Amino acid sequence: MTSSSILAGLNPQQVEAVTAGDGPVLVLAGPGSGKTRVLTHRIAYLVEERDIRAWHIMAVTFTNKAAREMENRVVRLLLDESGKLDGLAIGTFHAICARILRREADLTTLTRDYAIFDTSDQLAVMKQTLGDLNLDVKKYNPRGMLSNVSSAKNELITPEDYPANDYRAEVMRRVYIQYNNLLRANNARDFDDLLMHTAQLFQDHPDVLARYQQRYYHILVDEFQDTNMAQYVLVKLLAGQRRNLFAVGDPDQSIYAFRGADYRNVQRFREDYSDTQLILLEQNYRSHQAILDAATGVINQNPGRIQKELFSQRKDGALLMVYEAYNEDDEARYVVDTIAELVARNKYHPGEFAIMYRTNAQSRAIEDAFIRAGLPYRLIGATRFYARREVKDVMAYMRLIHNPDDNVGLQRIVNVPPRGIGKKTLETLDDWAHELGTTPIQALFALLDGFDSPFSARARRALITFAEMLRAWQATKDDLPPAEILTNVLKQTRYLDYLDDGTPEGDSRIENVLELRTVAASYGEVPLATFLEEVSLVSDVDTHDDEAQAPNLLTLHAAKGLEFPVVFIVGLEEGVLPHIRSMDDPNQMQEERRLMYVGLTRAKDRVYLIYAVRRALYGDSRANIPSRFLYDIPEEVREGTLLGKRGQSDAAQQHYDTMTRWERVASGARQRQSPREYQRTRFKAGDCVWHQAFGEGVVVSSMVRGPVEEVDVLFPGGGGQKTIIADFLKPMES
DNA sequence: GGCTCATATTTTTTT
DNA sequence: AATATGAGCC
Repeated sequence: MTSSSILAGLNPQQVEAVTAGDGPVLVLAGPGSGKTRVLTHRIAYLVEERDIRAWHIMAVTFTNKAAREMENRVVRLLLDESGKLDGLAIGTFHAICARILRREADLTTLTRDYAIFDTSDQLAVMKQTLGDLNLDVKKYNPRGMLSNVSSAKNELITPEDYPANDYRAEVMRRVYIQYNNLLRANNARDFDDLLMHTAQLFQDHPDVLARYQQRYYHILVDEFQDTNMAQYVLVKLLAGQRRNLFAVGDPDQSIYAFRGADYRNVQRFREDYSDTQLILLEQNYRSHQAILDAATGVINQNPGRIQKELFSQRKDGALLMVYEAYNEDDEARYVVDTIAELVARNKYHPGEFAIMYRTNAQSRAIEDAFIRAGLPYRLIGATRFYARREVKDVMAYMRLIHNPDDNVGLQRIVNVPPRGIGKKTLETLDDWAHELGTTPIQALFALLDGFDSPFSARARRALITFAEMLRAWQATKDDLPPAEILTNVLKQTRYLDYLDDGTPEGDSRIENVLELRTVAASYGEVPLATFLEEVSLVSDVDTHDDEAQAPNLLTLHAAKGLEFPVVFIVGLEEGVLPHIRSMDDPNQMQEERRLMYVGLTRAKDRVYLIYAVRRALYGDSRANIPSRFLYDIPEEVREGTLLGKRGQSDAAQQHYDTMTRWERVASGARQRQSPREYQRTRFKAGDCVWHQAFGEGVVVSSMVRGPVEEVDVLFPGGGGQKTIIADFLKPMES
């Protein structure tokens, strides 16, 4: 292998970046310029040409998925010599920090078995904090307090340093302190702690830092514009005297300020490392010129930025289509019909479409339209799998087995399924644990050991039953793989029976728990700690495979780093995009604009921009005006129905009619020639159906055969199993 | 202690 | 619209 094969297919600027010498390097680049590619090739180059062992390289990505993909690509670049990648540290900041904290647990205040608390756990802790401090939850919104604590941690501000200038700030400080105390009592960290504690560990223990500095010769960071202060400090500490820092980013794509990200880190980098090699990549290899002109029109309205000239060789593309929908249902129908038509005409595969929106709530109308059309779709994000109640419950059991200090987890499941341990009993348990000077969980075990306790006989029996189960599971935690522990929990708590309430929601909850068990089984025989840690740090985007051949529904945030041939951006209305909560803050408005910019630049070939004249929000429907971003797109590159600025929509009904024609065209085309994988059966196994002659039946299986759907149905009343054409069956409520 | 019904509150985005 | 919380009753 020579450098020529690693550098093959790269343009001169990209080669310059990949082969840059030691020292700080900052690659600033527009969308679609191959930023991530440069990072990938750089890793391969370091290993292959500079003889750096992968062991000495750390690469930080924004998501776990990006990490996995990058690793695969590096392996491919190095051909069959993948053994060369042993020890490469690649992952998100959070994952890397979690690992470091576990390894160096002796030097921190928590054990290596610490739990990672997610947003809902944090909320529970914060509510308890406010309760402990006798603060009125009405006056001090827990979420707001949480976000203050989070920003402090992202800025590496300790409670001691927290400015207490006025009364509110003083209260805030006390909240911050107590919240941290509670986390520690639970042997837990929140997401922000992972970064902050690692930074503190390095600052307090120069010898430990030196060890990591000696190990990592090269630090590479992707999506650098979305790093926060804590992450920046970490990077600087790790780079140390060697200063082999390679950061790649685009300030115009900074969309995570709400999470503490600060694109000014780009500026900081250049100031802190005055000898930075600055490399710009301006050529776009993704979109055609009309899309880039549109994106430029939008982003140029942001003040104080370095203007980039986005250019592409592709001059052939279609104009951006603007569509005025009547309401969100019309919007959704337009999207689905357009997709159906493009697929039917063999222009694109279903998987090549993306529908992007500002808020997750907007996905519902789109989903409905897909379901009504009988077409599959792929939803990315939304109610995250690991945030679902049933999944959290089961995970709480697992956490409890692993970390006996996890009081938040205990509170969650001690009475789920109901086992007679109510509010009163829990209060008594808390008080009693306090008296014994221990945690509620240890107190439970004390009960097993026959300690005198203040419980009624009934409560005592319930608690003991629970404690016995817990202790038995804990005894197996080092011997059984996670999946088996999980199975035992399900069996002994009869958790699935508890979920099975006969409703479809109950069924889907059961499915989710079984899915969780499948996930656990896929980890094989790893320690429980590994399983819990990885599961805490994956996002939904990570768990989606790319094989599903269906249009993708996702938020604009989730779209970062992805690309699609055809992109729909829906809900382009004032108050939706830009979001109403950003309207009175210029900084937030700029971020909304960047969000729009990110959305537009995901598209390779075609962009559809849709706004609705009316939209249902919180139940009632209200009139909206088109987004200001639409008017920032130059007229030469867009077509369709955009009203004059501030114009009133009397044309809505007319477009509604236009849509109906569209619908006819599209659905006709769909029946004749839509590709096979894009057909979905109307009925699936388990559905209850009704037939005129045979009466009530249950679907055994169903498949599309030529122009019709053939359904195998079992009729308990009349004559066993029969094969029926779908048109002759009516769905029934089960 | 647990369940049901009424009321309040929510939604911006996510590691 | 959909969920979370709280009061009141069994």
